[in-house]
Amino acid sequence: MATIKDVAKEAGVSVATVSRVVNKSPKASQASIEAVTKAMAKLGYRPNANARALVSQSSNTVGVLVADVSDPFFGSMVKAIDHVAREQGKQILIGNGYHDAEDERNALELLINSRCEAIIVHAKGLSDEELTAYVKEVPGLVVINRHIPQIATRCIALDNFKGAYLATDYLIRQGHKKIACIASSRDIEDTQARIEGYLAALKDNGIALSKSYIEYGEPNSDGGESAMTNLLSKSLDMSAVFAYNDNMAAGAMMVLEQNGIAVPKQMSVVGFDDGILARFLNPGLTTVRYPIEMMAERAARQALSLSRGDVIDEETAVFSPTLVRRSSVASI
Amino acid sequence: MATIKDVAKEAGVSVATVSRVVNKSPKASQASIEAVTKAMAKLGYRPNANARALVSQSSNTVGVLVADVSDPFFGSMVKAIDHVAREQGKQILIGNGYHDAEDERNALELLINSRCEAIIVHAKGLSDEELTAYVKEVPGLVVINRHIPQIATRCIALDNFKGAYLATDYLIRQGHKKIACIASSRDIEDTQARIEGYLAALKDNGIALSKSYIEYGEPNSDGGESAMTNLLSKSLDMSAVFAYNDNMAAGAMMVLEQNGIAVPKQMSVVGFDDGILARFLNPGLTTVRYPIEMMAERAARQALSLSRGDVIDEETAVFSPTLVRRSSVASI
DNA sequence: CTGTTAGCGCATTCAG
DNA sequence: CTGAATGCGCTAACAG
Repeated sequence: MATIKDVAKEAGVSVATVSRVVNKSPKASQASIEAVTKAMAKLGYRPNANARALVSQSSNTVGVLVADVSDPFFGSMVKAIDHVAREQGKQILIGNGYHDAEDERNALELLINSRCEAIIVHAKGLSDEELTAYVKEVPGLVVINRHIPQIATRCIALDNFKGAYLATDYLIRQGHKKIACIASSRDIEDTQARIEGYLAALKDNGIALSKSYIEYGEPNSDGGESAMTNLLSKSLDMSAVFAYNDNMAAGAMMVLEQNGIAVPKQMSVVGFDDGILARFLNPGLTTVRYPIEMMAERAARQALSLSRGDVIDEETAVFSPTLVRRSSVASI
Repeated sequence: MATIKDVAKEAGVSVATVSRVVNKSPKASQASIEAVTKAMAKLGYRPNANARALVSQSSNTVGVLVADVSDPFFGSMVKAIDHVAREQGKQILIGNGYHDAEDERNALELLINSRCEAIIVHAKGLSDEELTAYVKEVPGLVVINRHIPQIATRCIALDNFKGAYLATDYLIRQGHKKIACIASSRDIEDTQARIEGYLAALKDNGIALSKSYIEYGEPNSDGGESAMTNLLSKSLDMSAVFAYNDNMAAGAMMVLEQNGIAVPKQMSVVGFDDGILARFLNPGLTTVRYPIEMMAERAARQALSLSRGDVIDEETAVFSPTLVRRSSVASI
């Protein structure tokens, strides 16, 4: 592969001149520009991004750590980040952490070693302490979808409690009293916050329900299926279910349908995320909107600013979920 | 940020020794290993991946060009590639091309400039010629989801014709004769191949249908909605629809439902891709499976082999789609 | 406007 | 087993 030297020789100029035209420096004569351009084309020259990053101390990339790129939720997140990255002429480097501490650590260190200017981290496996250490080490690192009080200004999070409260309260206002909860079996703060929101809404409305109204499962459709099945098996008196996310809600709805229980007529269902599924489920899923694109964009801009050493205006970085009404809830 | 020199000084050894322990070279004494390890920890040393890539002439990354990461189809593709990349200790670099020639070119050149060892390209905007030029220039470059005869051994593609034929033929065997086709308005080979497959199945079964049975739309749910609406408006006599992909099928199903036309009782629907949606649509969508994970894995392995200069066994790289039966088709 | 030169951080000969 | 020295490809003074 041709280097800058080869181009210089071919064009009969110095490497400095080649560098100038490559970087569109104003101080380069028309003649040089032409000669160099021609030589570059002839040799198929490709400026080596690594050499460039090394000398200019800037890789022009932004790193993203997600749990799993194949999950549409993270797809949206990455896309939003890519949007602002492109805007600033930067490339994206992606790592998958699969919600596992070891994987997250490996992926994150690779991003750090690559000297990404900015890094947006979604991590649920790493401890607060470890994450805090990374945040302190890397100036352009921002944590998304997680709130760590000690480094609040470096976190972009969603108010999960509020989202769950919103959903449950809405159900109550539609006349429901016996509201089950399909929770995630994964032990992360989101799980806990959403259960608390659900419980708080119940309590604030003077509704007391036994613990059996909460059933756990993996946060995917299979988990939703099994949780719903368990709920049904317990012969609980219930008219509505609040699910941890849309996938679980979808699984629950499948079980409901298989058991001849009509949604929403006989059972109302509310999800969480407002992902791609929500629109297409039949009936359309009433759900809590997780403004991930907005959050990701904010995170990316903030991370980039931070990496430049800009001061960040300390406006709140806790986003609020909203309720999206579709057709999976009936009033009674 | 600490460099290898700093570590060497701190540990009281030479940079060569530090390099040896970082790279786990066997020729390093236990004493050195300990001293260096301690120094690295103390200074928070992070080997600079760019410097490493520069000197070792290998970036340890594999590049992926997709149309849009937020599309679950590409999410699956990227995940499969990431899987084999991790297996070989490599990182993934992602570029979005949005099916636009200019964007694809920019993204691809960034990947090339970053000296990715292997590059897997999904491009629908670039011409065969331009793509061929890239393939010839970069040894580890493989084209996915596209078949270019001149560089067949560097392409991993799906037999779109066969998929469409399969779907249409299946519909016919269920007794359908008036089968509409919801095609993509995007002018890429896939569109054409699928229409041809649909037409061929019709013809082979002695069914002649007017051109109005084919309606076009953007390859997403909105496009499916408008295409289905148009089909309905034409008052065509039809009992089944074959859609370009699952998203369009989903849009069509929504329109059908809104118009009180029951699926599959009054109208059968078949999709294409077998994406995440297919399972959750109600009724479950009968569709053509696009084995993208398998193809992506194959592409990644091949690209990596190619980059190493290994010889590739020339087994066919055209994958076959299969039919996945769910509940959106009725026999009449 | 242009060329010379000195590193950027690291891996790797080649002597010792 | 270890260290000194070289260069990967490029940018940025600096001096002409």
